[in-house]
Parts: sequence; C-alpha cells; structure tokens
Amino acid sequence: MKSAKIPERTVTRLSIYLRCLEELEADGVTSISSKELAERFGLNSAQVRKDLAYFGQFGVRGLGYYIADLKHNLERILGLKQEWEVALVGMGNLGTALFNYRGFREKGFRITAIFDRDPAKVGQMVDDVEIRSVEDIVSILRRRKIRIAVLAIPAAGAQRVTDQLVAAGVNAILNFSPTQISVPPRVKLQSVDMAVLLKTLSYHSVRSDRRLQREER
Amino acid sequence: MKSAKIPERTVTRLSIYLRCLEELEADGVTSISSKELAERFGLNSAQVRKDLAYFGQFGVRGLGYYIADLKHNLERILGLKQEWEVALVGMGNLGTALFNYRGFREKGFRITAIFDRDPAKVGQMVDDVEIRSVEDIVSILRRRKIRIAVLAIPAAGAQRVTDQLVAAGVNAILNFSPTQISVPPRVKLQSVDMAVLLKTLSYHSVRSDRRLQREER
DNA sequence: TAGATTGTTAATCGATTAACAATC
DNA sequence: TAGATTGTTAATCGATTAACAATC
Repeated sequence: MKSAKIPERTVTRLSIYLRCLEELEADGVTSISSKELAERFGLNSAQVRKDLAYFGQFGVRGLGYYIADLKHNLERILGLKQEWEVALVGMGNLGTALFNYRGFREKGFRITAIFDRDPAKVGQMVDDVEIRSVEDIVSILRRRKIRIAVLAIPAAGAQRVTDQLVAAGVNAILNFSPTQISVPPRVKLQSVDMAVLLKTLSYHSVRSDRRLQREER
Repeated sequence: MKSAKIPERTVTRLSIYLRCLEELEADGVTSISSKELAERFGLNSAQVRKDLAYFGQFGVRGLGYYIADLKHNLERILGLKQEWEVALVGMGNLGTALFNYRGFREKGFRITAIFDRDPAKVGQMVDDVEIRSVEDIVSILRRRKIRIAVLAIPAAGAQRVTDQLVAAGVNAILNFSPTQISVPPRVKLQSVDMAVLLKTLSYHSVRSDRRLQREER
C-alpha cells in the first residue's frame, strides 16, 4: 500500500466503481477483471487498477477482483460503513428535494438537522426533524458534532452561513448556492451550480446547431 | 483567434468568469486585469488569459479587459444571448425544485416541456406548462425542436428515456438520475449524482476524523 | 515615452495509458 | 504448468503555469 496523496478524481471514481459492483452483485456475479470493469465506463483498465492500488492490494492475479470483497473495501474506504449525520441549510424547493432524496439515506447519510432563515418555517417539523433558525447553526452542530453540511440557499447569505458552518467544525460542504464561496483548507467544499452546468451544455448546443447549419448549406 | 479544440474545463470556467463580471458591473467597475480576475477564484492569471484567448482577443494590453465588452462576448460564446427551451423529464421533488429555480430563467433557459411517467400527473398544469406522458417525448421534442433536456427521474428508466431524448434530436442532457447512462458522441451529457458527491465528501470527513484522532493521542 | 498587461510560446506539472514482471 | 490478470514502473498526453515579446 502506497501513501501518496490521492487525486480527487480517483475518489470520485471509487464511488462509481462501487455503484457498478452493487449491480454486479445483484446479478450474482462473484468476480470481475479490471478490463471488464473499465469497459462499463469507457475507462482504461490500468486506471481502474491504479485507482484501487492507492488503497491496497484487493485483486487476485490471473482472476481479477472478488466483488463482495472489493465492495466491502470500497465502502470502508469511503466511510459508508458508518452512518453520517448531515445538516441541511435552506428548506426551499431544492432543500426539500434533497431531504426526500432516497439515495442519501440508502448510503448512510441522514439529514438530522435542518436550518432556515424564514421565521415562518422555523419550528416546523419535517418528518422527525425540527427546522431551526440559521442563528443556531454553530451551537447545534458543535454540540451534535455534525461534520457534513448541504447548502441549498440563495447566493446572498451563502458566505455568511458557510463561515458559521466552518466555525461549527464542519469539514465537508456540498454547496448548491449559485455563488463563489471560500473555506479554509481543512474544509472540503464541493460546489454544484445548476446554472453553470446548463450554460456549459448550451455552449455545446450552440456549437451543434452551427454545425447543423453548415451541413445544411 | 485559434481554432484548437477547447478543453471542457475552459468552458466551465467561462461561466464562472461571467458570473464575476456581472457582480463587477453591478459595482460600477469598468475594467479588470487577468490578475485581479484570477485572484477572485484562486486561479492563475495566465489561465484566465489563455481561456479567453481560445475565443478571440478581448483584452487591451496595458489595461486589461473592458467588463461590458468581455461580458457581452462571453454571453455570445456561451449562447446566452438567445432563449433556450428546455425539456424537463421527471416532476418529482427534484424536478419541481429545478422548475422553480430562478437561476435558469435568468440565464435564458425556459422549461417549456415537462414529462412524467405517473398517469396521475399527466395532464396537470405547472404554471403554463402541461405535464405530458414520457411516451410523447419523441413526437413533442421533435416538433418543437427542443435541444436541451434535464433528467430528474429514478435510475430505473433513465437509459430508456435517454434513448428517446436522443432519438428526438436533443443534443445536451443534464442528468440527475443516479445511474450510468450512455449517449452517442454527438450528444453532450453532464451527470450530477448527489450520492456520489456526498460519498466523496464523506471520504474526506473520514480522513479528517482519523487525523483528529491521531492528533489527540 | 514609461509602465502595465495582454496574447502566446515554452516549461512544468499531474493524470492517464502502455507495458511488463510478478504471481494467482 | 499455461493462461490470465494484477500491481507498478515508465511513457505519453493534456492541462496549468512561467516567461516574455508585443503593444496599449
């Protein structure tokens, strides 16, 4: 086992491999080679082997990887063997969608704290979770040692809330606010900006349409 | 102007630059250097200049970039000068959140077609858009020449619906279904898997916690 | 003109892929 | 054992950064 620093993309691919292993296991397959696994994603087999080798030797030469064993190891590496409490800030449409998203709970992520700025929402119960004021973020998260937060609020208050999350000891934030926010290096920030994603897609649409127009001439 | 093929990341950064230019313009700033712009994102100034230079010469030596001019150019490049009709497949929580997300409309993306599998939803109106059956995807999108689709359905039917979108002539898909889907090369697919994002974050949380434990010893 | 900053080339860095000895 | 596939090193590729002539 090496101990080099691990590329971000490797970690992302691990959970993609894992999703595939789950499907394979459901199909009753017991082992798979890096070549077969790679083909399912259009990746290179050496990349699969290298990604896995960062964390240990999980394969069997001449055979490949035992699915149950590899799956167990990936879950352990990704921390999916434990339950994670997650704080959700912003209970609008997106926040509600995320709260109800089954994929989270299935993977051991439980949203057990909800915050909103709107006094009309504070105090309401969502399933068995009470919506609390954003003012209480630091005290509540500190006491309950919650380490992961999802940010689903408008751009305006995003940096201020982020600073509170950081002060509360959170070390991973999934940000859906459409704005640039900054965190200290010890905190892992992952931003998803819907508008940026769509804009990137529209760039490709423009190009496709122009190509079509050229071809029609 | 060069005509090399443009890295995906460059296109993504363009819309990030654009967001910043909008803020600057609102603040009454009229020009900015690549150095100042880069510092706002923790990027390198050469990268900013290089990203922009893929599309033309927008700067003024000795001065920097005129904000109004650069903003105009980026909007043109990203296709934001035109309105885009967008089809939304799946009107559950996430679909509803996306439909109501203001950021889309502000950037010229209008969801003008909604599809759902649930017969109870088909026929309902959402604002002025009627929910249609997923069976009608091909005929409706073809007729209305809709080029961009957002997929917000469970994993199960995702590939089948994608095939229909492709058959209907869509050339860009933003996919929120938690599964691997494949498209022909002419179609641009951008996938956002919430669970994968959270798993990546939890990996970092595990590491942070272990580091804390070591330090406590 | 002098100072500043672009656009672009060359150097560096990091990630992907090929190749192959080790070994099941 | 013979065939297959891993784990890992070396080669390649692509993206980022440094450097600097061009020029406002």
